[in-house]
Amino acid sequence: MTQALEHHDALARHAAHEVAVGSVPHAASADDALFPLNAVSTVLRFGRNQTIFNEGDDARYSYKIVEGGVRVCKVRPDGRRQIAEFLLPGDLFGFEAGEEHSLTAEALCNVVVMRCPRKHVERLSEEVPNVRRTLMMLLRRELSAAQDHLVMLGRQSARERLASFLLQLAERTDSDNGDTLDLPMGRQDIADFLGLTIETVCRALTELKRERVITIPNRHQVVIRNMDALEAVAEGAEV
Amino acid sequence: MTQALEHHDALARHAAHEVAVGSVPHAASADDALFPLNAVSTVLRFGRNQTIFNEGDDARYSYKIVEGGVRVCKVRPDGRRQIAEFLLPGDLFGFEAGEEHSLTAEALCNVVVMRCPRKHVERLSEEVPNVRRTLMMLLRRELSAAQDHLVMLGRQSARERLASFLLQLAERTDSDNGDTLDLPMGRQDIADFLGLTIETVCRALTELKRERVITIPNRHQVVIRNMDALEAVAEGAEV
DNA sequence: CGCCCTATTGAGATTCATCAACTGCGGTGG
DNA sequence: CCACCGCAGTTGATGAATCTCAATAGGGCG
Repeated sequence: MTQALEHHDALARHAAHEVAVGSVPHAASADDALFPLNAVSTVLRFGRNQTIFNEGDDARYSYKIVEGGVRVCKVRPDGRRQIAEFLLPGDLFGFEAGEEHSLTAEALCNVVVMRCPRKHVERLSEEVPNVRRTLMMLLRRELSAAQDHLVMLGRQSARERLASFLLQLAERTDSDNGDTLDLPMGRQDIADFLGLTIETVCRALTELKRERVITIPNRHQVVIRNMDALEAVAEGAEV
Repeated sequence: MTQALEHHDALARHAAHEVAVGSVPHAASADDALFPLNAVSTVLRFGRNQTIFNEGDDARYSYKIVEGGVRVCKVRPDGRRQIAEFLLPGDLFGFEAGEEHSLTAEALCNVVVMRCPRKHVERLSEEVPNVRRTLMMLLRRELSAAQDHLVMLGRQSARERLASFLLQLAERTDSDNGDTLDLPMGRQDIADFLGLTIETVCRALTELKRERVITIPNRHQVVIRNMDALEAVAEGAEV
């Protein structure tokens, strides 16, 4: 099965389960405090490239990813796109909004999310100090991630950005797979995250492969063969 | 009065005054709710390039700028620097931190700040719903600004970045001066904010000057002569 | 079985960085 | 008061990194 299909099948298979037990795999620590929201949440599915919400939309809901992946991005009038973040199972999004969403959210592949009305979030936040703290923490993490992203875009080379990206992904991923990373996103998505062109992403990947730092079993997986080398590349080691 | 001399001297001269009256010129709307903090704040002065706090420091205080300017940035082990934000009079910073500051804050020029212990911020935040909302809003704004910055670094050319930067400054500045912008930061700071080199910043400035979009009376001021053209450049108009 | 979409590879153009020289202002000392 | 000094900024020449345009390859689905 193909990626799209595989991804989705995995989804389909696990989704019911996850939802049933009401827990999430790479549980964010945020989950515990926000658990009561599950009771007022709806499970929704989106297909590849489907829009979950647009920049400027009323922020009526917040979301948690159960299975699959989502990109949140800005698109300029002329079509140039910058992805701010990739969201994976367990991640929350749409909690940080004010009146309107400041970003567009789209499905990277088939996705299962839990959607919860923001008024519930807000009420819970008013009533339960611990929820407040959790939401604050969530926001702080987003901000901190954005700051790291700024350094990447402003001051790292293409090679370094790609290495950093893979390492980031590795940190967020279950260690179950050894050092195999699943990439729910396409090359163009990676390019739009890293502020590069798709060709440059390909070339950087090929280069790392040639140097035996990674292998690429298929277009939706990357295996890290030499973690130290990859870290060295991310930190700017010459050649 | 003039500017560079102006900048520092103006600072020195005005600082006492501002502090004395205990009010801030371009008051952020956030100020009202947080006003009680002024009572527990200390006035501090920092000289050009002095560090206010470092990334990783315990976040014991939050700050408000009274006069001058501050940069908050990340510095990589090899010295590459990315400025996340410039802070101007009225701006708050150090409110967004968790246990530690995630960024380094340094004075752009002589600066006067009010410093307030975070435990007071936190207590007030627990007790007064309006303060909570204000702090949330502050965080959301920072996040949104960071997201816009990401688009700039990832998807705009040098020219476009510089134009966007000037427009950003123009929006934040009192309209008192007409279209004259004060730049408390040096060229290298601008470069580190835009993810460029100092030379590229200079060249882009010179180019805009040659095209009569701006004038540069001195190194700490820029006058916008043709706002429409500047906006067009920022949006990516061809040459 | 073949088409379509995505990814990869190649060649050339462009932008930006680097290295280097020079300028000008503001401060300092004679 | 003038001359010099030093830093910050500007300009120029060159090269490297990345983008653009174009052709090719591969895999999954109809």
